[in-house]
Amino acid sequence: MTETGIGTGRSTPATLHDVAREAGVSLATASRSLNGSTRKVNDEYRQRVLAAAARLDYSPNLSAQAVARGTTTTVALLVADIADPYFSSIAAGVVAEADQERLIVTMAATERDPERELELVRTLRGQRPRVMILAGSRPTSDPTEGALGEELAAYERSGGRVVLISRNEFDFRTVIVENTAGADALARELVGIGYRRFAVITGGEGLRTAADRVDGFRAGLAAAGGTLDDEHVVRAAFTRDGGYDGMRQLIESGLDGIELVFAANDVMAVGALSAVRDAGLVPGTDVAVAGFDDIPTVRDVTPALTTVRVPLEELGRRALRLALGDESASSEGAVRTEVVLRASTPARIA
Amino acid sequence: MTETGIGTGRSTPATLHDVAREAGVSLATASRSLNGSTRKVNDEYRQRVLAAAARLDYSPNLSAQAVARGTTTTVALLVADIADPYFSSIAAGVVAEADQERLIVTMAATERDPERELELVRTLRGQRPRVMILAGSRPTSDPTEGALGEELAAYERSGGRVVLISRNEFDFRTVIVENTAGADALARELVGIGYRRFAVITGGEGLRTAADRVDGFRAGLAAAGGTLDDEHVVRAAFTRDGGYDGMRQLIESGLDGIELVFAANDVMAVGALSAVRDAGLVPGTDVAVAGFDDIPTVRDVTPALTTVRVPLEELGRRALRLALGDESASSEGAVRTEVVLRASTPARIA
DNA sequence: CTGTTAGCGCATTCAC
DNA sequence: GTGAATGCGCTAACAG
Repeated sequence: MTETGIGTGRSTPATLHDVAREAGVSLATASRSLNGSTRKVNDEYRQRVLAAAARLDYSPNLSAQAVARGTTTTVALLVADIADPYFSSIAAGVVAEADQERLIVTMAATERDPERELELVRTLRGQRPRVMILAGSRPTSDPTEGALGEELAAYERSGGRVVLISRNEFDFRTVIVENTAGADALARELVGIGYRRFAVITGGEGLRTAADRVDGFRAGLAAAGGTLDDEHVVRAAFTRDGGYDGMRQLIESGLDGIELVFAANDVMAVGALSAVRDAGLVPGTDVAVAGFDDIPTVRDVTPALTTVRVPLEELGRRALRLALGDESASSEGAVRTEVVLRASTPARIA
Repeated sequence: MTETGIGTGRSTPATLHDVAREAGVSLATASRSLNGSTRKVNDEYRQRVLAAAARLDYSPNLSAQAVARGTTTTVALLVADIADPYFSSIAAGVVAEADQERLIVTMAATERDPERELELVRTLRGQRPRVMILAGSRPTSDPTEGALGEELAAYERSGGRVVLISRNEFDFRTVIVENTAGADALARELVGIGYRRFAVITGGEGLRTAADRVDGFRAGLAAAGGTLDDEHVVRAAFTRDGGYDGMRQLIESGLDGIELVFAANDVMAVGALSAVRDAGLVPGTDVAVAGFDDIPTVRDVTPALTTVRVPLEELGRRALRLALGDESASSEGAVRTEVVLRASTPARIA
């Protein structure tokens, strides 16, 4: 078929120079035909160049373009854990939006390690990405926090745009999620359908997102008339297994009249559900469970999980739009959340 | 704090040139101190350069390095859907391994569209990635298949390495998963615990992975003595909703004595489980369900899902190692799978 | 060891 | 419109 005459052995990719020669035009003309702002080059030449490029299977070297132009088409995305549905949904949103803008996204995982996060930001900066999106909060008072802030600030000073998703440690553009208000609303609704005595499973010390959700939940309870004793707030890893462990702790200490356990996110809640079951109890009946996020799988667990819906993929899309200066994205305010009552919290006959 | 003296306004990132000047050495020396193969530069100078770099908050421009070196540190990863746990687990593996090798991974989603996949491969080639990993099979006889093959071949000719994960359309390095053998083993075990009449929910026409699994399942059944009528093989989208729909179809046509439904992957199986429940039946009791992959969530659904375990994250890691020429990765052969019997397929008293 | 110089692939000024 | 020349940030010979 279309052989380039280069033979079948190893070779180097065709360069713009090759294309120009093949088309019998200058480098500049080739460049303009292939990329330069439209309508500047004779259509005759243009066609010749296009044909030559196709014949040579030319693919523009993005790195070279970046160097010459002084700007890239890259978006860097930092998440805690790619396999976590919360983050993978966000990532899917970022990638989808980036694709529309013909941007390429590079992805890295911090594995919830603040030092690692800082390290990654430094590395990723080398790419000179147009945008840097960070999702997943870190402990509020981590020693490296200042350094991260400096690093991000420096990045912005050099023309980059950083966007945070649901974290409020710094003063950068942020896709704000109604964590507090959402949890508050959830608490009220739960009290409304008859629950009174609550427990909470939350993330590690100082995790902002978790803290906000717990605070909101507490506020809602206070307003509506539910009770949450301090000894019924257990800390655990912000993961499925953390949720499992947290629930097991609660159960081992006798449950103590607790009617409903609120886990600060869905993956934890799902783990909690399994812990209930493994303890020989019936989730929803013996103890109700609620989560936060509405990740895809919560529809398929049994009982289906009551949660606060967060449009995860939209978070990712919004983050990128915000970075790109889309006015509508910034004027939309916080991302709305919505309480979704399901079978894991059946109405209680008070 | 450490101000660079550049002021607070917008500025351009410090260049190696700046660092050299600041340190009072030549460009070459600066380059060598910061990157060049170790032990070549006077430690005195080296320190000066390092200090200057820190002071200027220097970050090497990866694009420029790529152009100068003629090689990048990029890995391109192509998956069907980032939010799908199957792919996000694989991605997590690729990213983890890449990180160890100090490689950066760029990610894109084909959304199961062959044309889109081809388009993405073309775009990604512009990055001159060292490696290109494609996961998620496409229909066996898609019109663009030839073009994709050509494109990938051209990429390899120019020095790149392509690795396929669990797809066997082409003749590139591949991380082979025991799809057929795994399903075969599953079928035998299922017959072994008393099941006889089966149904299957599989993916769209010609999806290789799905086809292999179904073939294997059929073979196992044939060998062990189970029955699978052709009208009990239903096709659906290779997604959670596809699984749901497939199961609903089966139920609507009366189930017809079917004791167990095998879904070609776990996300479908999970959807199927929900369909059973929504139809007012009890999964595991009224009809058993089994899947394939062992994605994280199947432990948390009820009943827990019987499946064939595939080390998803390891798939991703292996793919990268294979691309990088790791001998052990290529000599390990196909990735082993393992049948995991759980509550969704309780033993039947024959 | 260190500095000078010539590219790497491409965009873009500047003359023609 | 088109081409020649310059430069982007960096590496890698090449001489000292």
